[in-house]
Amino acid sequence: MDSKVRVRFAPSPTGGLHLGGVRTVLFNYLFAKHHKGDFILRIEDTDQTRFVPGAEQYIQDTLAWCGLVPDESPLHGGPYAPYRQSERKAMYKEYADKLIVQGNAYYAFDTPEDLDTKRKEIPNFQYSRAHRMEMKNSLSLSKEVVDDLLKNNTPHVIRIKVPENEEVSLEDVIRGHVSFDTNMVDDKVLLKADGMPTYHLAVVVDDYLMKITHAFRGEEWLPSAPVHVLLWKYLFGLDQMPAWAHLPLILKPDGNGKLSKRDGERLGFPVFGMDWTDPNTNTTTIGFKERGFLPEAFVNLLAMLGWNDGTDQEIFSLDELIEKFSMDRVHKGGAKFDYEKAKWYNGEWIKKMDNEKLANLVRPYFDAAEIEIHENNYLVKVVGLVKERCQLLPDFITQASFYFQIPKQIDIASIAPKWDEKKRDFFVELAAIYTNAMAPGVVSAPAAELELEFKQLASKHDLKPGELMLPFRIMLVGGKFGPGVFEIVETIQLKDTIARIEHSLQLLS
RNA sequence: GGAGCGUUCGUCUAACGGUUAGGACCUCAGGUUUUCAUCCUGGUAAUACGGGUUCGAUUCCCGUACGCUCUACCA
Repeated sequence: MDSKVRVRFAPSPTGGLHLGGVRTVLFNYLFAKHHKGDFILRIEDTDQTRFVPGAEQYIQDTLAWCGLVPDESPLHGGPYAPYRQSERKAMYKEYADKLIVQGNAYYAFDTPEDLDTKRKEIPNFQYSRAHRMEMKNSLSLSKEVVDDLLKNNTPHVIRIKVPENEEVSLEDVIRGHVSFDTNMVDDKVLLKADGMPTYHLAVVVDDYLMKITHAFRGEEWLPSAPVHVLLWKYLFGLDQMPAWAHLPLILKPDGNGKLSKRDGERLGFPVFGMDWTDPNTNTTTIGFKERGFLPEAFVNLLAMLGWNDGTDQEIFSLDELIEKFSMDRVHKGGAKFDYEKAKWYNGEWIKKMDNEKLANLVRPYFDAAEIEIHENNYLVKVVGLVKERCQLLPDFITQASFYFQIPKQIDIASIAPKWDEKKRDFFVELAAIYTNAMAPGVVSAPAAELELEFKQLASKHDLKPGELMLPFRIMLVGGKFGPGVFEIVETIQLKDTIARIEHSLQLLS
């Protein structure tokens, strides 16, 4: 009775995978893994005009980055292969024919132009019981004419014949009972003139063939759900139909409407999981990965867009999500995407992450900025020192580059106004003390010691430490930021400290 | 236009019909940090509207408003 849970994500390979898509994957994945079931990736590439090379690979890469690896997919294979609908083309015809024989579908010979003019002619035109008899199809034409048309290979489609005066309904896991009046549903095309199925036929046939037990998808599919329910009823029986859940949409942060790639560009945040380069235009759209998000954070923040576990907890690992996820705690309403909160999640995950792991992730950013890292241990240490002030991975460049090189920019303007000979003397002597301190085997000193020494020297010069700290900080890091001054000295060591003091002294003269 | 779905602080959200309507992000004010960030304390801020049902509605029902999605031989 209770067969193994099997869910699928079925994108069409037309471009980058956007936030909403990744979240749909995530909810599918969490549900499947929570129930110890299978997560299947199926590529819906039945529209040959929209096929984009590389998009399928991109989808797999994005899922891999997120850690949401399918159990079955075009890449991994599986017992229900092939997982690309274009490669399953022959299967769909059989079911379309079955519907024809049953009388639940019919041939339609209208050309796209016919339909166009009809739509212009009649306001609110629907290819349905209201107008189907005015069209060119096997319902309105005589059998002889139809046979003839078919024999001559006249281009045609197969449409579902939606019944009259019926109520079609489904129990949505998130929304409860949803029902439709069949008089308002139109006769959707099932099989296109090129022999490919449309989504409507393909989704039903494949979900059946692949033994899908739960079908989750975006809310935008709800209006076409009655067609799918009808198809299930005609082809396989309602008792075979998977449970449905229509996920709420992710909305743009400002105003209303579904979040789009354009919104990200307009507002300056990523929308795709990873960088996507459109092979036609050769333009790249930035992804969360490249913007410096951790996959853990990305998954976490996506999960919280429309779901919560009923407690105040907001930080969840993937394993925790798997353990706690349930589809009936998913919200009905759409969620506006908040980039500020997204960054907060990432900051939390950066703070949580092991320094060594973090260093490995940060390293490429330093390489790209051409900041040389001689020793990995040193990087690990520095990452631990500054990570609480970073929200995105590239923040480590601005927050930590001074640990590796003399700051390129030094905010002399913040020192100069209150600079005088007394202070100069102080720093000259400080540098001298550090120089003397250096000896074979002695390259640095503990922060506490350095601080004490600094304060003693200040009082000797009759200066308050307070008016010396900021100049010192700026000499070392270039600006008003960073960890404690003496911790920095301890880390970058005496030699570099001296060099930076002397460098700034020059700039100030 | 039609159909379907939705509506709690600015945002994400909690509240098996009974809470001073809770938390988080943002923001503001303090404190810690002789910088910045972290961290801590506190503040501002919400049940779209109107009717019911009920001793009692954020919660259930109806209507209105508003919003969204769909309305392709796209998914």
